[in-house]
Amino acid sequence: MTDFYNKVYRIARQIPKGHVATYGQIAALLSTPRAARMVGTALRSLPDDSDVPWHRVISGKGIITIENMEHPTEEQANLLMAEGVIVTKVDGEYTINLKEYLWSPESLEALSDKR
DNA sequence: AAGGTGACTAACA
DNA sequence: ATGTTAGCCACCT
Repeated sequence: MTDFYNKVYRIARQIPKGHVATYGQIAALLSTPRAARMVGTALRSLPDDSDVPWHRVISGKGIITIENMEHPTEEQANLLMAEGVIVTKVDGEYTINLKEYLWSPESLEALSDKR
């Protein structure tokens, strides 16, 4: 478990229920704005029993862009809707209204708080 | 150690 | 506005 992964998980846990964050956003919070791909990679190797809400992390356009066949996009969409997030299926892709549900990292101070 | 890969984005054509 | 190409950074082979 690398330190980078650990940071990603810590931030992902900050996402409140009913909101979502984009990969680029999280990458920016990690001081590596271009490492959006790594964020996805980190979430990919995330164990199932983890408390990290990986389903609240989506692409920058509000589309669930998952490639892991162990966790299909429909499952993620289902989890989000269970939290009150409206997920619209458009052309086989699950889309989320970012203007409504995008999480604003206004509580960055929480990151400094190491648990 | 070097090169390839990817749950991404932004820039071009 | 859609389709492709090219950066990007850390991980994997």
